[in-house]
Amino acid sequence: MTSFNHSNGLKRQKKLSSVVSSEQDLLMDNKPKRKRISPDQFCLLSELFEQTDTPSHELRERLAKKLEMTNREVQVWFQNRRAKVNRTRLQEQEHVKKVKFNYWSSSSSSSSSSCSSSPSLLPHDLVFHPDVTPIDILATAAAYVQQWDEQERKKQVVQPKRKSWRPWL
Amino acid sequence: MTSFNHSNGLKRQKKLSSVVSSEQDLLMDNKPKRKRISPDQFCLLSELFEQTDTPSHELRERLAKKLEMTNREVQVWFQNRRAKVNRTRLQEQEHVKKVKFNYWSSSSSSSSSSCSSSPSLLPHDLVFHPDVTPIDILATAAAYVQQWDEQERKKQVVQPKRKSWRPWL
DNA sequence: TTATAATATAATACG
DNA sequence: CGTATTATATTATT
Repeated sequence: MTSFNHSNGLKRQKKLSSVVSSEQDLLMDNKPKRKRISPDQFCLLSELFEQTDTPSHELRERLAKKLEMTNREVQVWFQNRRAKVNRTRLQEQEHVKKVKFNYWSSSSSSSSSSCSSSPSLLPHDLVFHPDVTPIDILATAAAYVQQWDEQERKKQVVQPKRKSWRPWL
Repeated sequence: MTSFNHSNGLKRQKKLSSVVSSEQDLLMDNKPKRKRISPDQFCLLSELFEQTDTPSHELRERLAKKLEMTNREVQVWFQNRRAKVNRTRLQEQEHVKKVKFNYWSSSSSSSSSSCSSSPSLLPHDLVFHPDVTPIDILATAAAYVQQWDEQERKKQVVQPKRKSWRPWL
């Protein structure tokens, strides 16, 4: 049971000091506390996130200026948001897999050595499991569609200088 | 305090290869996820980093073998470490500058055009600011010393064939 | 407790 | 190689 502190000297301790603030602010790492974004900021960030989950530096700058945030803060927000999306997506995938395993099974492994005699893209060797329900099928299909959609969107949105999708000014 | 169980769920998908393993392998993207170095590896890497932040290819090879890591992994580790050091140094420099500007001011701009008539190395034209405190002076001095120390260390350790600082074999 | 802002680090891409 | 950025992991605050 090897326990190991990977974070080297993180110094964000709680320091409820008094209101006195002089040059001490410059010297001691006085808590920046934790900042919570406002609903307005959240809205704009979310809207942008729907367009692209990895905004360019310039776009981040503009957004930061609009929201009165640091560029870094915007960046962190997007990072955390992406992480969240990935997390939930993985969860859904696992769920899908579980459903799939529960209700479908392959009747025969396709022989990979033979040069595909039938180039069918659909898995014909799947057999229907008696316990599957319509809602399960729909859930599986929906998950796949979402997955595909995200991949496609990520591919095509590579910051291709698209004309401003939103009239910032 | 902040401990970390290193044997966490690394998504090591063990190949409990049952009889059925066909399409699911194609669908679940088994990414190697991310590898975290062990404390032992961290220790050795850090020790070496103190000697030289840019180990030669050969040295990297040996270290990699010792640590059971890829040469590439060791290389990346050193790159990231160097980046971190540089980042920290820049931050400290900025901080030092800030403090300096806040508490010291030059009484007269030294005429850079004149060939130094007095070769004094100390800035005599600095005036003491009334708000400066001993701790501020110490902080500034410490930052400068550290800065200088790092630069010196980096200069003198240029892979000068020093006798093996560690008996690798 | 959960949600999330912030930090740390392994890895990747570009010049 | 250095720099910037991303994904992942973890910490800490609310």
